[in-house]
Amino acid sequence: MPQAAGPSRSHPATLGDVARLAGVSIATASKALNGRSQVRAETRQRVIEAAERLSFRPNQLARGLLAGRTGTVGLLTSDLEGRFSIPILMGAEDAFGAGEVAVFLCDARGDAIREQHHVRALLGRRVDGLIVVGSRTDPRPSLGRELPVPVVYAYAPSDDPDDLSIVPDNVDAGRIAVQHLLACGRTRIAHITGDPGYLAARERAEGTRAALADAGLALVGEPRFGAWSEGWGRAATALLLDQHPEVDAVLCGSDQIARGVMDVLRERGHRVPEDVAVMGFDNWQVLTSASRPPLTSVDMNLEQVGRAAAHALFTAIGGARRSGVETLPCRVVIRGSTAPLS
Amino acid sequence: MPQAAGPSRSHPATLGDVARLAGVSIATASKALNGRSQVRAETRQRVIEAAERLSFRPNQLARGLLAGRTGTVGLLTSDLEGRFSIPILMGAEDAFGAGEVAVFLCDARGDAIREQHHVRALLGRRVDGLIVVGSRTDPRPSLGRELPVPVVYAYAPSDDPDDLSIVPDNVDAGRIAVQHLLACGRTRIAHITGDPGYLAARERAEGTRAALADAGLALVGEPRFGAWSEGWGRAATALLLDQHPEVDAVLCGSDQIARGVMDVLRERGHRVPEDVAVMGFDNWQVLTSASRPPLTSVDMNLEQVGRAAAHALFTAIGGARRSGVETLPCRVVIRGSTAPLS
DNA sequence: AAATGAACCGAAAAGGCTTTCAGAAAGCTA
DNA sequence: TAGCTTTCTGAAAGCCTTTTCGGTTCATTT
Repeated sequence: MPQAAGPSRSHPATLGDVARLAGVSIATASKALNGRSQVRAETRQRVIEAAERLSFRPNQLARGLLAGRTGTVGLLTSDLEGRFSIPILMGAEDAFGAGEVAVFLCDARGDAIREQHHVRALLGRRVDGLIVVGSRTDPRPSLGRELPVPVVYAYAPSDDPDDLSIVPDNVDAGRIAVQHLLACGRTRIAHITGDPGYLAARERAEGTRAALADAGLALVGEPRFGAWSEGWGRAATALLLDQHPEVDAVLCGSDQIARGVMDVLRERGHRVPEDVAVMGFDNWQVLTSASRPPLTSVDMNLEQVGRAAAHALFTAIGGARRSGVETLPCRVVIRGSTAPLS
Repeated sequence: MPQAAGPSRSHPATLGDVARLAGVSIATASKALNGRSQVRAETRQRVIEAAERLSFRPNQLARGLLAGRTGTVGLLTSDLEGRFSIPILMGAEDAFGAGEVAVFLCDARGDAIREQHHVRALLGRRVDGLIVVGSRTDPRPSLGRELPVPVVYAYAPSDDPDDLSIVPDNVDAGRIAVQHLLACGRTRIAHITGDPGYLAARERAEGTRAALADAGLALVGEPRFGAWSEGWGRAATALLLDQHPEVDAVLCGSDQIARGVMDVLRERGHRVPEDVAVMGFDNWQVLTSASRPPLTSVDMNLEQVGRAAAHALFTAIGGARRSGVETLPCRVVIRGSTAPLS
């Protein structure tokens, strides 16, 4: 017995196959499957059943060729390993995924040549738009204005103000962190943060200072810039305690730094949060929940950044182009490492 | 002055535009650009220059429609946040990226319905193949045999032995970990590991036991299953030290657990690695390098798993289908937390 | 019974590319 | 000069779908 024309035969079913099986023309089959109104209900049913039998799915290539839009977007990241790209990527996938859009993922590994190569490949595939995700918040070179499709930059803004960039508001992040510590009754606040070459470090410090100034206060000592590591957190804390034993809160530039800070505080006999409150940035689950006590941290709302970028791209594809850098607010996630002074 | 027909005009250039500008037919233009031999060198040059001027890139949709293959693959992950998907994804992107293949990324969020939806969408886009990436090593439901394109499962194997799965060898991982500890002269080795519901935990424990048996030894106590967390590492270590103070090495089921183990060891006055050696699994950079001392860990070679999966998919697209579960070896990355007994 | 209108259906073109095949041009031999 | 090969070039078909528009069928009206 010859095998019935099933889903697994060499070539997937085409609309022509469906039409033949249903005994109608290709045009009618198309209309039936697409809900056009010029088909008798009974005929439509026959076509639908035929399509079902052949597990027919319309070839999106052909459809895209005709329609001029493909329902695909390119997602260009520079740093997949980094923990910043992923939530953004998820947010974007989320925002698109509900509809009929598919995402091409490309990782340029921080290499401009490779990035250029990927852009060309994506344009060849006729993506409807591009999202460019950076791994740090410092501005990055624009892809240029000559691209035939809209581009949205996420996390790392473009250096061309004519492009649209969606980034978390790091200044505000520093501000709300301090406001939380102030609300806990802390007034002698130190700031230990990361590499001053990172805009994120400088902006968070700026927000910190501004919020303190608003309250008529100042930092305990200067902001201590260093590296984004636990080791730096430990070293800086040792110095801090020697110079300013009166400190009652440490705002850390990242969760990793905070982790190191807390370790040294505990070892030196300071209780967290009773004697010293500690906060971090990024709300990196694996660090915040494993530390003792769990770490209060500022969440940068990266998934929301991704969703916003995807949404902006959508509207840009629809024709409504925006430009400039748009910032999104962050939020404080309160855990055990901060509490009101008793 | 009217704007020259540049790259940024409304519709991207087509082969027809190039041909017209070069003063040849569409067919000749195609042959010239694709290196076919039936074109005079001078003509070819003219065409290439015209294509350059218009920044023409061949429409991959049209090309794919004609060729029957699109040069795209779908990457279906169940858990983007997880740190296992990403290296695999990078390895796959790497293996493909060199050539002309683009990757569609889909995250099913562990939802079978959503997964099915994504598979259908990908097939509609006529991907040439699929890679399915799991977030744990336990077998997962097969997508079925009726798919019109080859499928390779990575990290989490399919439950259908007729599918091809590429996974790290967790039994061997346990084995080489113990061999390293034995080489360091340790003989009183304990094993603190994660959730026994995870195959990875059971397999690593199995390899551990086997390697010890080969050396005529046994674990100190039973393997201690619990959770994949620092908290469990701390709790289990406290118990362990009470019951078996003679222990000279702790093999931990994950780097997180190891981190907790080391904290308690230090607090209880045991030196690492002089008194007790500590090892983890996964080689998760942020944990291994931040701990004191830096943590020796077993790297699961996930990027290699990704590359192997991509490579297998490639050959399967070429027609050479394999099946069964193929395991890849892991490797020990030695850092400060293990050293020979002095 | 003839005419009108509505409801359906199908032929054909379009979209951009590759490939085949036949024809044109040029170079060579006898 | 006629006949042959060699080298290029271009017309056209095909990939799969959607959409337009003209044609067919059938029920209804006069």
